[in-house]
Amino acid sequence: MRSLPPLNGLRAFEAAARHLSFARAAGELNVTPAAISHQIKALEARLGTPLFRRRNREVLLTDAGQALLPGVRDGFDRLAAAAERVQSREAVGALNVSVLPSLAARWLVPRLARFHARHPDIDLRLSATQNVVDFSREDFDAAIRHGRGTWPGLRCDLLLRDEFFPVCSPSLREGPLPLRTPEDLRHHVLLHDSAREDWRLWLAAAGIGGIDLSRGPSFNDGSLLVQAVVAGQGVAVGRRALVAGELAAGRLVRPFDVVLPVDRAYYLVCPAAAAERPKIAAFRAWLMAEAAEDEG
Amino acid sequence: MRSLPPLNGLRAFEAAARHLSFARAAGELNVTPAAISHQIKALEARLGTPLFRRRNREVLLTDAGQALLPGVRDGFDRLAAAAERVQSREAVGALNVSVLPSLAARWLVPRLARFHARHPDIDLRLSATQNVVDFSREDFDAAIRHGRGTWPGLRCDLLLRDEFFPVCSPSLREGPLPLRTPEDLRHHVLLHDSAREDWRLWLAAAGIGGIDLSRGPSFNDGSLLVQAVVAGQGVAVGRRALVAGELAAGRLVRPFDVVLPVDRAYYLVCPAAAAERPKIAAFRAWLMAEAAEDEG
DNA sequence: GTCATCAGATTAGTTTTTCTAATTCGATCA
DNA sequence: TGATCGAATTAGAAAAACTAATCTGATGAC
Repeated sequence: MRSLPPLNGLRAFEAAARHLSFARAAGELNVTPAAISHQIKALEARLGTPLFRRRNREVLLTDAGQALLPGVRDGFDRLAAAAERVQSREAVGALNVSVLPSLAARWLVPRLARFHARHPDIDLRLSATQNVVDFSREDFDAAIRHGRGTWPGLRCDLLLRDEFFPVCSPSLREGPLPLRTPEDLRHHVLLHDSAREDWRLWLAAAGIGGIDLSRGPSFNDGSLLVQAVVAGQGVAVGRRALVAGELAAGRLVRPFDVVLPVDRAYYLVCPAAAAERPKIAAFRAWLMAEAAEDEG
Repeated sequence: MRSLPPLNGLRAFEAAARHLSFARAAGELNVTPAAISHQIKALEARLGTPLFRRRNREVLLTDAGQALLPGVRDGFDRLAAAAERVQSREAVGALNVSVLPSLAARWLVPRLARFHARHPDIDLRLSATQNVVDFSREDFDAAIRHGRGTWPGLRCDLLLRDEFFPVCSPSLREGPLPLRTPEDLRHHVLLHDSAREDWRLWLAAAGIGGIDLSRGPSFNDGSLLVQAVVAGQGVAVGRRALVAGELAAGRLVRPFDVVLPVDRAYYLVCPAAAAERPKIAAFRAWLMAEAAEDEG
């Protein structure tokens, strides 16, 4: 266990030694010359030897001051460099991001190659989990969350607006029991999310009644649900972000136009204090661009 | 102008990182764990990134903390080493001492070879001047002063008690006008110090009157006075310390036994805070030993 | 020589920072 | 299940740092 001298005294000493003037040192540190005088006096008392010769219109370093200065400078340089390194940690190395598994599988992972092409030095590490990360307890740099963008202490950037609409495979729509109107849903298997609320909400928005909502399997993961729909196992209410890719590829179609808007959305979040770290800023910029392209 | 992170926060961080425990870090720094928690939180806010992962019964360093630690350690090591170097500056190098010219010439300089033999690494630099040095304004480590040993803020060690008695050359005493009793002084030249008080005081102590004190030259430097006496130019009231060497060598003799005691003495003084610096302590120890030998 | 000026010291009082005490929280362990 | 442990949090207390005002002593202009 090392015994350190008074650190703020050393800072005052270093500035005064550099300027050979208490007044200029005070200017640099945004305090009054009296404060510098106090600090240096205390440091001298602690070290047991004068560090400055006080002449009338100038101060000079004593031998002891001369001896102290290089080491102090050196020490401060290293502290500043270490802090600097951490503060704007170079835009390289690991970037830990927590993502909802459904969005990861359906939206983010397919785009990762593009991110890597753009930022080959950033080693993006995705953790796909339903848990809401606590940045103060877990070592994550950022997360993609679904919600209203009202998380205190976090910087939240809207990525993808959300909306729901029914989707099914083309073969289902054009098959022996075609889907032309919502009433046709009676003849089809309804696939649900784990809350089994999606169909009820959409049917209410569409103004349709008399459909039995108790039928059909449910999936605890949005990605699995989409997979089931693509496989032609039924009709589901899809989240735009999760089905956009399959719609574009023609593996899914929208049998009806009615859309259920929701006030929740996907947000990129990170601790407010860390928002401008280069790696995080780079990831955010890329993500926002991808999302804009996706929605536009 | 470098921008330093909060230094006390870094100190708390370093201790906590070393112990991987806020509580133990608090113990080391003699504060409560809450103080450590505060400091580190502030540092994290400043650096814009968490440094610790708070688990339930332990804290772990984040990547950022891992990255910060070595540099901080390194910086502190250098600061501590620099302070350490100055604090107990090695017993080598320059030692600046201010001495009264008379004592320097008659007492100290003849002994310097012995000091150098004992402490070859200490480069003793004597400044012989009548000025009373102000340690806060001049770069002196120590001084030998004549007085009562009551200088505030200074460590004072009694070196040589002082007393006055007449001295003359052997040839003068044994010459055509011998010096047997104080009355014989009438036939001799009296040599004075610059205050011209020495003879008056001694004659009063000896209970002698009727001697003309206006006669004879005066010297502003005790050493010159002794030189004049050795040269047989008259009789002087000598300071014990300044004539002891000449007496021992037989170049001076004491015609009378009466001694005028004085309450002043020679003291070694230095700033109280610097009293135990190795170089100064070494010089003091040697000086005290020489003085004891001289008096004993 | 006298006076204004300058840089720092000093003192006392204020502000800011830092710390503590008390309580809470969440997880582990008996 | 309850006890315990380590850290977080809060409000308030203690300590450190700072400021404002004044003083000092040398310098340089006039």
